[in-house]
Formats: sequence, C-alpha cells, structure tokens
Amino acid sequence: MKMKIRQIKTQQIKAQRARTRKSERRTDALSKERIVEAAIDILDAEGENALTFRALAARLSTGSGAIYWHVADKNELLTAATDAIIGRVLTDVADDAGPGQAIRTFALGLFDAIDAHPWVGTHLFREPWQAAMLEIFEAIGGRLQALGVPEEALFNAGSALVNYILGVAGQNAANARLLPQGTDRSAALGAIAASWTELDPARYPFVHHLATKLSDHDDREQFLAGIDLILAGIGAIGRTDRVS
Amino acid sequence: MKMKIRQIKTQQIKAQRARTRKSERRTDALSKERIVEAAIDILDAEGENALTFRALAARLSTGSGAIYWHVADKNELLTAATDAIIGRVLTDVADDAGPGQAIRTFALGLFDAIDAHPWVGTHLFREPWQAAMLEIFEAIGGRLQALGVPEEALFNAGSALVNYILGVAGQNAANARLLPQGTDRSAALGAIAASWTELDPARYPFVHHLATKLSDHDDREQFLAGIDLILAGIGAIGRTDRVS
DNA sequence: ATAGTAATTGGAACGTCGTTCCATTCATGT
DNA sequence: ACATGAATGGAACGACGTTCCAATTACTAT
Repeated sequence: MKMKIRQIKTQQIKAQRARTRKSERRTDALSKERIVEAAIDILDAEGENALTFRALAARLSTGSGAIYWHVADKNELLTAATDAIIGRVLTDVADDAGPGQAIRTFALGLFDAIDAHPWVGTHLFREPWQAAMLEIFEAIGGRLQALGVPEEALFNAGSALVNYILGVAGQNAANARLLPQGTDRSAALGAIAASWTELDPARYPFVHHLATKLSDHDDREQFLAGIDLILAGIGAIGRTDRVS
Repeated sequence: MKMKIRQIKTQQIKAQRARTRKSERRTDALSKERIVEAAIDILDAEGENALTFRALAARLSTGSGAIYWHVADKNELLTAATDAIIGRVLTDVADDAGPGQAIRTFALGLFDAIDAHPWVGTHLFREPWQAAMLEIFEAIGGRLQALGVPEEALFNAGSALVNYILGVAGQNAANARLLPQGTDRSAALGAIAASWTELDPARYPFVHHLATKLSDHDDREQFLAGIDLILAGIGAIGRTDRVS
C-alpha cells in the first residue's frame, strides 16, 4: 500500500517532468516500460517459469529492489505484459466485411497472439476482470450488437464466446508448458495419440476415435471452427428446434 | 525417477499383501487415499494456497518426507484429488432423456463440482491430457455421436464443448481465488459493476451495458445457456446460412 | 554553485515453498 | 531372534517473491 502511494506520486512527477523537460533521462535508466519489455523477452524466450525477479534484475543489470520501485509485484508485471500483447491485437481488426467476420478475425488475432506468447493465456486466465479482458469483451460484445443479437441474449452470447476463447487460450498455454521450446510437435502429438490407443476401446471408444484424428489436426482451424459453431448457435437462437 | 520405481515396487507389494492378509494395517497408517483425502479437505476449507506439504504433514501428524513416500510430488497429489472429484460427477448421469439432455446434465454436474471445489478448475486447466480430461472428452464425445453429429464435425464439436467448459471452470476458479471464503458475492459483483460504469461510455458502451446486467445474473444459468448455444450451433451445422 | 531534499538504485536478508536426504523405527519372512 | 527392506518424521537445501536499507543520483530552492 505504501508502495502504491509512492508509485502514484512518482507517476505524477514523471508526467510533469515529461511535460517540462523533453528527453534527458539516462539511457540506462529503469522504467516500467523497459522492465515490461525485458519481462516479455524472457517469457517468450525461456517460458513462464524463467521469469523471476532475479533473472529480470540480471538482464537489466540491477537489483530486484530497483524493479520493485517501478512495479508493485509480479502480478502487476504480468498484467502489464499481457496488456501490451493484447493491445497490439486490438488495433488491427477491420470491420469492412461485417460484424460476424470481424469477430472471426478478432478471435483469430487473439489466438495467434496467445499462440505466439502462451504465457498470455495463463495470465489472462488467472486474473479475471483485467483491463485486457474488458477490451476483449467490448470488442466482441459490440459486434454482437451490430450483428443484431437481441438484447436479452447479448450477455450470454458474449460470455459464451469469451469463455470459449479463454478455454482455448488456457489449453494452448498448458501445451506450451508441456512441450517447451522447439519440441517436435507432431511427434509429441503422436505419442499422446499412441497412449490413447492403449486404453480400453470398450470404455473409451470416442477417445480411440480421436486418436486417429489427432495427428493431422490444425489447432488454429479447430479454434475457428469452434467460434463458427458458437456464432451459428447465436444465429440459430429462437428459430431452431431444440436439440435433444 | 528413483522415486517412481520405488513407488511401483511398493504398489505391487501392497497389492500382494492385500491379497494374502485382509486387514491388519495400523489405523493411523499413511496411504495415498488418506493423503488425498486430507488434501481435498484443506483445499476445500482454506483454498488453493493453503495446500502445502507442511500443512498436509501437520494435519496428518507426520513429516513431509513420509508423504513423499506415497506421492511423487504436488502435481500428482493435485491430479489424484482432481480425479477423485471428477470421478463422482461421472457416475450419476442418466441417459434416459436423450443425448442432448445428457450432455446438459453432465456439463451442469461438472459446473457444480467445480463450483464447489474451484481448485479443480485450476488444475484441470494447468495439466491437460489428464485422465480426468479423457473421461470428460469421452462422456461428451460419445453423446455427440449418439446425437447424430456427422463424422467430420465430431472432433470440432467435442473440442468446442470441452474448451468452453474449461473456460468457465477456469473463470470460476479465478473468481473463487478473488473472493475467498464467504465474501459477499453480490456486493463484490456490485463493486465490479460500479468500476465498469466509471469507464468512458464512448469507448466501452458494451461494458457499460453489461454492468447493468451483472448484478442479477446467475453463473449457472449463464453456463447452461452457453452449452445450449454450442449445441444449437452443432445442430445448425450444414443447414444454416453463415452468419456474417 | 551549493546545500538540502526526494527519487532511485542495488543487493542483502527474510520467510515460505517444494523437494531431497537420512537416521531411525517398524513389520515381516526365515 | 534376526536380517531386510518398507515406512516414517524431521532437518536441510535451493529457489522464489518480497521487504529493507544504506548508498547514490537527480532535482529544487537559495
């Protein structure tokens, strides 16, 4: 708490300084941006477990105490890093092709970002109601409205899409944790499929069936297929006979 | 690895002993079951962070070394605890009312279990391709087949449902972490909604709209609505005009 | 310019965790 | 009775997030 107050005061002072004096800071001066940038580098290069304040301090040639002057704790650091990645996705979604298509390209953009930075999936997941999550909700919800989804169904439709996206994001992150660095992906999938075929076919017929499909499947396509499924469901609301 | 081998040997010996001599174990003897049971108690009563080997050892009046004789590591412990909870859900799903309804009641059973034990959501999430996950896949996939979902669409439909369920599970777990114990839920939701209304209405119109709905919404109903949405989408496949 | 004040730094130190190690106890088959 | 190996419990290790603090640096008012 003491930290928070100091933080705020510092921000104000910094802002003021930025207004009055243009650019005189030491080239090696620490700042929240530089710290977040270094954190992203470590996360991307060496994975979630590699991000420690010691590693970060070493990379920035400083001590952990100095980092804590700019960042409240590890959570805030991860949130800032996540916001940075999500922010990039939000910028480039064109609405030319209609709201449905915009939702698809936005979702795919999220997927690609999380695929490239799996730790984003983990954090988006662990800390709900973050700023990044609000952006996602807004991006999707607004377009659902444009799609003509009726008032009462909006909340449910939006949360279904967001929860689905989060689910995939989390799975991606978990897989990345499981197969670190440049492990041979298809080989690993093959191993999993093989272990599935060793299960009792009487008890697990569906899993057996999946095992044959697992090798030649594309995560990205499958993700989009799920989005389309939900969009189709949203479109079908009210006019479709209930599946039972 | 050394541990693993010892483990296996011990299991065999235990099994053999169980076969030859019926019940002579000390009443206070340690066992994997007793350990898992104690772990579940701690997780339920005090939350995910409270489960440490020290706390576990204290509760079982032993040392952490003794626990490691029965359990390889914390991950295995959590997996066993998760399996125990999921196992209960799997048992009581009636298929009388058709596969669609069976999927609904199964999904609701999962939701309720994870709602009651939020840490299950966290772990299901962190470690994919677990035994519990296979059970879930099988339960859903088999019924999708019974529903008449065409061969090519099965994998995608199943993974969409599972990913959605996982997404909700993770959010539930995150919320439970955020509002520990018996925090006043509606008050907390109200606070979140209030913070949302303070955002710029021009930039976040949809979030503003959500804020009004947030207080009187039922997670469980919303979860089921999402399941229905996906099922409707699955039913609509191939005959619906694309939403765009 | 200079002294005084506040921001910022770097690294030592604290407490907690998962895990490993190991001396000791206990039950068993011979 | 004794030898063997399963099982125990607690000390110790290394790594982490975080806090603390003495030293340094940058800025302000004089």
